[in-house]
Amino acid sequence: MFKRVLIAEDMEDINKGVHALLTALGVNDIQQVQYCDDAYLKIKRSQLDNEPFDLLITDLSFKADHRSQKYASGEALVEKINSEFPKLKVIVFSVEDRLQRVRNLFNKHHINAYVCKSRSGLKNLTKAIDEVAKDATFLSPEVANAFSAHNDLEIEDYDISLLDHLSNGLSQEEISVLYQNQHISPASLSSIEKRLNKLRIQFNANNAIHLVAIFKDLGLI
Amino acid sequence: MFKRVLIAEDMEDINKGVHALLTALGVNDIQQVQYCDDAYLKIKRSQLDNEPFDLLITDLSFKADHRSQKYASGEALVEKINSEFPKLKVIVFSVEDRLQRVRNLFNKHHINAYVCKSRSGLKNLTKAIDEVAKDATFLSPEVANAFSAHNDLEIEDYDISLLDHLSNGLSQEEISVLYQNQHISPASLSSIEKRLNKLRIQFNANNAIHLVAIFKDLGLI
DNA sequence: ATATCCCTTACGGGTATCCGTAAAGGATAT
DNA sequence: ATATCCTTTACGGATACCCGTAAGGGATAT
Repeated sequence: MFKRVLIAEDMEDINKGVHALLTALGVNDIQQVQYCDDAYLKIKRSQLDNEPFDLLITDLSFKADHRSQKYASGEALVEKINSEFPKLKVIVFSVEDRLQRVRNLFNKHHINAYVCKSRSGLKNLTKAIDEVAKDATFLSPEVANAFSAHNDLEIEDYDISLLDHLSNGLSQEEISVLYQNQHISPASLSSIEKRLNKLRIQFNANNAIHLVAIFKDLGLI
Repeated sequence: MFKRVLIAEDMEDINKGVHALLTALGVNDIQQVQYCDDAYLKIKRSQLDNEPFDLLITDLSFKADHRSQKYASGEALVEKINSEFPKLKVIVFSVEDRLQRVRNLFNKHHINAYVCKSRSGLKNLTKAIDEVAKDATFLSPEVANAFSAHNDLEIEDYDISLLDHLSNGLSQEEISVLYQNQHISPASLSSIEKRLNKLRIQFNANNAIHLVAIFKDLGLI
């Protein structure tokens, strides 16, 4: 089982709940922070002191307040941790249940477990800690199908950027010239129209507005 | 101070935090539920037993699970409570910080306080309980300007419905015939165009897609 | 080299949208 | 009744979007 665990979570009461859970699991060195930057500093410090943490449990969303932060979100923190301290195990504990986000966290930032905050959040967190301690990964049941196969039709970063520009008010023509300037291919108006047509079919959207709304609901943009 | 308090909140750990807070404030009869329907039933029951609750603290979002619920959200619960038990004080305790939502809760459902879950959520909840006990209202600092004056340009329900239909993939023409059938005025294509134009100017949107995206971000649809 | 395949681009016609102007209808005031 | 104001509707032109077809350009295989 883990010995030194760090909790990054900006809601004090949840902080307490996770703390109580870890105590019950027999972890005696538990530290807590309410800001991502503090999390990074504590981890850095522990490495220098040769007493590294062996588990980080972090939320994704940290409300901004007066303190300006270098790492504004749990995602940014996780990315940094993964590149600088790849051996540190990471469990993300968040209300977020959008599959694309979860996929990204595993694929890009190599987290070890993802637990949804919900009715049985603490129960799942317990399981996650067990699995991660055994070098396995864990996925909350709410997002279990994030990696199921029936999601063949891949959505590329290009599609995301396209929809993002649309949602920011650019016309398809404007996006075309933008892509030409940025040397992003395909850039022609015709190709952009084709790609949007493919996505409309894929997502059962009637038109571009509908498509943007669907992407927003899915949390893709 | 309050004697009988009901907490409706689907995350168990937050439930505990609020419970601990109320205990510290000297409330000795505290009950908790994790589903909106249970909240309604308990309140109904307490009325019949002539031992009514005098405060409800509820979340807004309850994740759906296997149990099908009559009241799916805290909003629906609050609406019902307000119409059936207008004397019961209500404090909403949620992460939601969209001003329009908060306004609606006060104006339409006459809640007594709104507290944002955040770092200092429990501190603000304490204040809210104090104020509500004194028959005053309370608004979390995060959403304090929900009722500030500089928001003159009113957004009507008509505008919301218009953007909602657009985001669901209807064309302006289709919305026009829909409104004619539903006897909603104005219904003509020209009027719909005019209204959208007004909103585009008001929200600095380049086109309808942009407008829908903005409305989604603002949580208006 | 030729063929084949896939992706990108070009173009044209139909429809939807954006935007201005003007007419029609309702309510109120004089 | 007439005038005035505001809202709703109608219409036309410019632009953007939707959709099909076809042409160009690489990459690979035969």
